[in-house]
Formats: sequence, structure tokens, C-alpha cells
Amino acid sequence: MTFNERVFFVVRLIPEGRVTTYGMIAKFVGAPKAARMVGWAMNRSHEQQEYIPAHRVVNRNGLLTGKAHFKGESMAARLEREGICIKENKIQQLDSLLWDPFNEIEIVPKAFYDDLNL
DNA sequence: CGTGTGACGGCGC
DNA sequence: CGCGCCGCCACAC
Repeated sequence: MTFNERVFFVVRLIPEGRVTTYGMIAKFVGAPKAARMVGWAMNRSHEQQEYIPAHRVVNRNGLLTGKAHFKGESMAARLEREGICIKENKIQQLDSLLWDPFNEIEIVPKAFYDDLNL
């Protein structure tokens, strides 16, 4: 799997009403210092066939830094519709909503780490 | 090939 | 607390 494919795989597992951060995803896909690339992957996520809940990815402070890239329903509205409370463009109670892939993902595809030089 | 550009984050000051 | 710097790496040109 490529970097983007690994990122998409993780994002697709985020449940409704929960969020995770660019940095956490970057760590999980084996590129801990490439959080920016996760954001870039989210840009490309629209072009994917499968549904990728990109609105559930926020920055480490809970800010909706990617909101400019959502067409139609806004990023904030999508999150609020899932029961998440947002004030001043920021997720409230981030700690209790945070979905950490390292704690939550039990099984990864065999091919997940294939392209990774560990 | 080279360079610029990010939906970021960690660290230093 | 708020900057600024820089590593990171996929991709467009």
C-alpha cells in the first residue's frame, strides 16, 4: 500500500462522532514526521470512489484546519451532525472524542506496511 | 533531474 | 502563551 492508501485505510475506520489528528495518522502509517502529508492525502480523498470521512481529521489542537476544502455541507456542520460540539472553529472536549488508531485498530491488512522501509 | 508548495507538529525562544 | 524554524514527502510543473 502506498502512503495515501494507508492514510485512507485509517481514516475510513474512524467511527461517527469521533475524531483523530493528522499527527496520529502520520505516526500510525509509519511516517511520524509527515503529518502535512496526511493533510495532502485528505485533499485527494475526494477523488476516491469509497467514502472517506475526512471531516473527522483535525489538527492536534482540535482546530478544523481543513474546513476550506469541503464543498456543500461544511466541515463543522458534518461534525455537529455527528453530535460533536464546535466553538470558534474548534472541537470542544477533544480528549474525550479522540480516536487513537494505536488503541483502536486491531487488524491491519497484510500489505499495509509492505512499502515501508522499517 | 530541480523546485515549490502544503488540511502539520515538535522544539526552541 | 505566541511566534518562527525546519523536517517531512507526494506531486505538479
